[in-house]
Amino acid sequence: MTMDGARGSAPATEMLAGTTGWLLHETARRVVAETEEALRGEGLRWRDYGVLGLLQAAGPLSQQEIGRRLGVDRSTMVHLIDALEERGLVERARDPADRRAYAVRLTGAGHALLADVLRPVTETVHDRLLGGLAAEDRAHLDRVLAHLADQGVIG
Amino acid sequence: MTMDGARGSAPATEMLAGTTGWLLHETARRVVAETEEALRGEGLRWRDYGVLGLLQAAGPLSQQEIGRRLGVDRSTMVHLIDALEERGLVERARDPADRRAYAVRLTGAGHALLADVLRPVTETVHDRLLGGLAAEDRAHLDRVLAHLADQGVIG
DNA sequence: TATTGTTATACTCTATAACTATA
DNA sequence: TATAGTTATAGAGTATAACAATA
Repeated sequence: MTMDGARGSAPATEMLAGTTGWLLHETARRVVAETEEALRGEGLRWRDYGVLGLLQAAGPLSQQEIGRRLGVDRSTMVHLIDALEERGLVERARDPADRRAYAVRLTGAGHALLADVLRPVTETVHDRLLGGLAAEDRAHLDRVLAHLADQGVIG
Repeated sequence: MTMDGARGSAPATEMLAGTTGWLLHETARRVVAETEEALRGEGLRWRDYGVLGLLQAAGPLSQQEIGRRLGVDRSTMVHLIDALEERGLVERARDPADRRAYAVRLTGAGHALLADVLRPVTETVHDRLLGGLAAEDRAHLDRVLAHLADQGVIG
């Protein structure tokens, strides 16, 4: 499984730039950049997409819990949710079980935006960047990443 | 209109949070965070590691070329290279072919830091986060990511 | 006493634009 | 005229710390 065609003398697997983490990060950076470019007209950033996608996947969550899963401080979450609420994409309801916390949830408009805009845009970008993979390679990539998520690598 | 049954019952692969880009980004974010945590004592960030690893992989490059490959503006590169040069990890030499540009290259100390610190730390973090994968799955992941890099998905 | 959300503030990061020296 | 590097500056993004309401 030696990689050849390397620049310079060392094989690519020997180089830091060939490590899994490096490749993961650079690939993800490209996906994020192109997704944000495609969403620029909507005035949405990757982080907004993250909040909406998380709420769709997990159901209503407190601001702090959203921040914990996305790696964002609770003080930063305030502005993020403010903006999404002003646009009518999410709403704050007090959590009856703990009245200090909100249960932030998607509105109908939030669900519609995900289905009608974010998902198509995401698919287009994915196809452009990952279209060069064989179908079974792409499926395997998804399976491996999902497995890592199930294992808690994504928290 | 939108008939979303996403709440609660949809399989994970149907949800935005299950898309390839999302999983790539969250996985990479975790790897970056843990690598930076492990390198905190060295006073190095992921970006520094990126510059050093790139120079190791590609040989001497101009500041602008480093920035282009890492997605960083040339004005930002100045401070980044300044800091690495002050630490003796890289050095600026004028490119004889174009005396406007530098040929930034690793010093001996830079090579040593990569070999003695950055690579072991990277391997430890990778093993902790990706150790739950079957060996063939991890190899396949590397192969798929490297293929994307070869295709120019990573610029 | 601890925790959620909030606010004010300060800090970090980054890009933009103007300048220099080379091309 | 165009480009690599530099500099100053402004803007975005973020976290830290203190405060209010609730646990």
